[in-house]
Amino acid sequence: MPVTLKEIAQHAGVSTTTVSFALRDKRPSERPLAVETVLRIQKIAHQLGYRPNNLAKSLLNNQTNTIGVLLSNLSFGAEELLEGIKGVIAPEYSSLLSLYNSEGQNERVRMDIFMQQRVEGIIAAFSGDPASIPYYQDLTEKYGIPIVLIDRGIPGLDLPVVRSDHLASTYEGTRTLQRLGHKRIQYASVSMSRGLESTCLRLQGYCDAMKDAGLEQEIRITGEKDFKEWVRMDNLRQVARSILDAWLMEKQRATALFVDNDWLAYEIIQECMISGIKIPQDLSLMGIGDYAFSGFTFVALSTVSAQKQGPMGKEAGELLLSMLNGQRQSSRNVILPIEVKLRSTTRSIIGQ
Amino acid sequence: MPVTLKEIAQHAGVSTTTVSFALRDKRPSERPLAVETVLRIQKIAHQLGYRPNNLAKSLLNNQTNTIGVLLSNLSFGAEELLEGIKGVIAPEYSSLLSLYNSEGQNERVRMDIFMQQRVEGIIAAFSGDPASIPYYQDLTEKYGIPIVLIDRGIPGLDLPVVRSDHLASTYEGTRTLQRLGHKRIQYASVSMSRGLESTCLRLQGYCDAMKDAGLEQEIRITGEKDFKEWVRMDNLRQVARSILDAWLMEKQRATALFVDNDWLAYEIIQECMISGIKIPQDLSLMGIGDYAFSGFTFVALSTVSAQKQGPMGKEAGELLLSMLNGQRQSSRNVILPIEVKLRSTTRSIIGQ
DNA sequence: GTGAAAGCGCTAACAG
DNA sequence: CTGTTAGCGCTTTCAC
Repeated sequence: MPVTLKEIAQHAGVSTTTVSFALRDKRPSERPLAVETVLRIQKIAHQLGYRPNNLAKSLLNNQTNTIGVLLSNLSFGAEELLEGIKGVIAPEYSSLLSLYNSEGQNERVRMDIFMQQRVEGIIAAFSGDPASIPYYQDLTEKYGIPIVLIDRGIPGLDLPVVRSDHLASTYEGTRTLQRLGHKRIQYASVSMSRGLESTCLRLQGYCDAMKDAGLEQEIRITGEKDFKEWVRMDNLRQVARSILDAWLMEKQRATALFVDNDWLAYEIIQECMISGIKIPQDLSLMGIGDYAFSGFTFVALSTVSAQKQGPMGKEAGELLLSMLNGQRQSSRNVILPIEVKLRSTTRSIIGQ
Repeated sequence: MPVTLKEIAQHAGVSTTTVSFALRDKRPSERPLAVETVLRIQKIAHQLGYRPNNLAKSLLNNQTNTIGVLLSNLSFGAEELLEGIKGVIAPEYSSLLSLYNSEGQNERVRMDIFMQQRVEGIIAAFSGDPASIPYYQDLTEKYGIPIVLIDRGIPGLDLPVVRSDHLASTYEGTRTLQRLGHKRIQYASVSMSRGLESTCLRLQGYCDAMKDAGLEQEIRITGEKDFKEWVRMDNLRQVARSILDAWLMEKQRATALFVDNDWLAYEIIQECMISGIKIPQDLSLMGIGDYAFSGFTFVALSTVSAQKQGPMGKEAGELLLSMLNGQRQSSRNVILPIEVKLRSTTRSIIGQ
């Protein structure tokens, strides 16, 4: 049974009020306390192993000092993201992480739990499930709880978003490939079914770049399954296989392949090895994300570094904090810059 | 301002008690309610957008239905671990994740927060910092809160541990290499400074296997820095470099290298490419962990699959649950089996 | 300097 | 079938 203020009060022969003030040290209404009393109380509290009960505190002043972080999974630099968030919200707030495992249904359940736990704000990565939209809307409109979105916006809702510059990522990536002399550049993406904003923007960036260069677009979108599906590795492998099979069948093959994310690129590399396709001799490959593995010498994937999760978390945390403090600048979005990283899976074909 | 039972009661013209029971449906002391009333109350509650305040509930019956999960980082299959845990504790309990970023100091802060949040049990990965030990001890002895340890025990404390069979992992790994004809097998490990149980067991397994075969042990332990340090990639790279440099200097080089974990193995592969060392022709390499990348064709790392995080989480969750339900089988440890996976970084040298 | 008392939102006796 | 009341652990007026 945990130690309470009352018990300490009894031991010390004072009232709970005194204990309460003594233990918090700071005195809101400048409550004067005898130093001697304070010391004695603190000593007793320590001996008894007192831990303040946050529940009671929260119930009283109706603030939990907790924010909810809702992610679909832990795959892509979630740790950096959380660190970024924690860095700016601590020590005033602490964060509560919840995952919905890429399933829209869980997304709603999780948010419900957040509400019950009385989080004061939410940083969330929208699943893309249209059915979840009303829930986000309720949260913000009905309950007035501040929400900051990570990586992608929600169609129809004017919520602040912190994301990397998806449009620029594919635009710049494509331009870079063009500068290397590539004219036939194929863009391959997974799962558009839910119309994720990020996916759309990326596609758009590619299209823009090709249009601007007067080149023909070659787009291959695979995996109409939901997110849950494509994130599974064996499935991703299948996607890679089908992309490659289609490429092999073409009479006039693309010289460069630009894929949605680095994981898919890894699978492509893998399948290429199996099929005897040489990268970058036969095919230049570029990914998006610059995940931990891409930098290894034996991978050396050319990619667009797009998801600096640390800074993203920091920005999101700051935005949320400002909203919690009343500055309802609800539609101030933050777009983080991207960077094209040329490594060894792309080559120049100028003059060939 | 959130909707309370009282408000609903006023709207419905009944008492809060009635509302409370009506909204929960189940009636502990078989409280009979007019169906009509119940329906009306539920409707009003829904219209008003009522969310139960878990804080109040928890404060009342002194149970939060929350368990704390304390990890050092999110690197190695944390998602599977959490899923495993959630799978068995839900829906009765929900989990609160906290990270201490490999710093013992944070470990204690995190645990303190857990206490304040009144978690009912804790699943933790001990950092190895000796200074944290008394805190674990307090938690379990003074506060009587059930703790299940992940992956490694705490010296001197009799807490239940769920971990993979570290001893067998290196023993079997080494035996396998021996069966491939290797006589000179070097074992390289990082950071023994804190004397992590897992690290010790692994070393032991290797030593046992070499002794049993009558072979000479070759051990290289690098990175006397704390855990925080070696987990950083550039540092791991340095470790790999130093291991390789030392290997190159030997007059009689080991034919096989067995390293502590797959990430280090990746770095070794990388450094070997840079140095022109051919794997497995010049050197057979085996890791531990079977992380996501190890299975890729272009990596194809031979390794000991040792950390099935999913099952580990499941076991830990079940153990904790049984402890929460009063069965204080405090020292019932769970050891999960390992499996040697031979891929392409090892080769047989029998008859050479 | 210190204490008594009210109340945060909710549940569970105990009465009607 | 429903209401009154007390109280979970804590903070905060207000009074002494």
